[in-house]
Amino acid sequence: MKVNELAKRGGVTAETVRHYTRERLLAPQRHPDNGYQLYSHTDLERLRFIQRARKLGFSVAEIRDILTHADQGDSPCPLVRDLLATRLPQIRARIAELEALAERMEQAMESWQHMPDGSPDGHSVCRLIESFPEAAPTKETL
Amino acid sequence: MKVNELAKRGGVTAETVRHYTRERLLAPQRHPDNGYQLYSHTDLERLRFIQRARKLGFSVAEIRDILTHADQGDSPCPLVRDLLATRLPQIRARIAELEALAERMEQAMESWQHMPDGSPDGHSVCRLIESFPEAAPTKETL
DNA sequence: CCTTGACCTATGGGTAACCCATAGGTTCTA
DNA sequence: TAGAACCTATGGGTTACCCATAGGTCAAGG
Repeated sequence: MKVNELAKRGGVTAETVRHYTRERLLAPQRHPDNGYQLYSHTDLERLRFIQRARKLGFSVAEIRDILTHADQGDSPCPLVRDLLATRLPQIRARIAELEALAERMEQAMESWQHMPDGSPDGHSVCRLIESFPEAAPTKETL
Repeated sequence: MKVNELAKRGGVTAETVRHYTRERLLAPQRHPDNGYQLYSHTDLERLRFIQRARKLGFSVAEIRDILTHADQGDSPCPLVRDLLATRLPQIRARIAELEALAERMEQAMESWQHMPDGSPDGHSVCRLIESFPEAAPTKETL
């Protein structure tokens, strides 16, 4: 089948299929006459596997590693367990960061309820924002 | 002052200062002889303003808009209120997404406790991942 | 005076997972 | 047989920086 058919069956866009192909997660054959990418039923299974793995938070690069292991006959399962155990605390940390951000935003909106819109002068751009504490040296990746 | 001095005083790297300069959030003068970027005390105040705004979740592009308004004498405050009110629900949605992800990951790790590591065959890559439900057509940006 | 080291510049590439535009070849259908 | 619908590869955009490179500038010490 061609790109669009695989994409529809897998529930993704053709661009996504091309992306996975470029990243060597899928290895279609070439139609000898016109150079079209030809995907097999196995590719569809792989695509569905990729979808499941993505939904569990694996990156495309990680999934490539998993598939490579499997293609070589090695069990990717220990790798899979490791990756997930490593990623989960990172996700938790990210959630905590975003919750702290949301709290700062809510505090800001609340305290701004009773502040007027000022005009900028030489030393003030926006008193709303300037009313907030200086950034501490804590690293905060948005 | 030169890049590194401004960076140290603002608590960021020189690369970050250069980045803000390229993005026109800062507009240093040029030393006529050697072409070095020369930052003023006002630039330091702007840098500190940028830090505060970043910590409230504003993007660099949004901060540029805010600064541009202020530079033209217009009050950026209504814009600031708007941007924050728009961004907050997006952050909340992102948190909910990540919490759902974390829950899926935890469920996976738990149910995998009692599953052996299998070897891949022609139709299975990793039963751990395949034991999980097919991706529903819900859009999930990691 | 000259070297050495610390600093500055601009350019371009990398990050993650795609999306989109372009230009040009192919296949299907009326 | 023409036009629609599909395919290809290439390159640029997204976000907020970080890093490597090559080369110019400057202050201090031998």
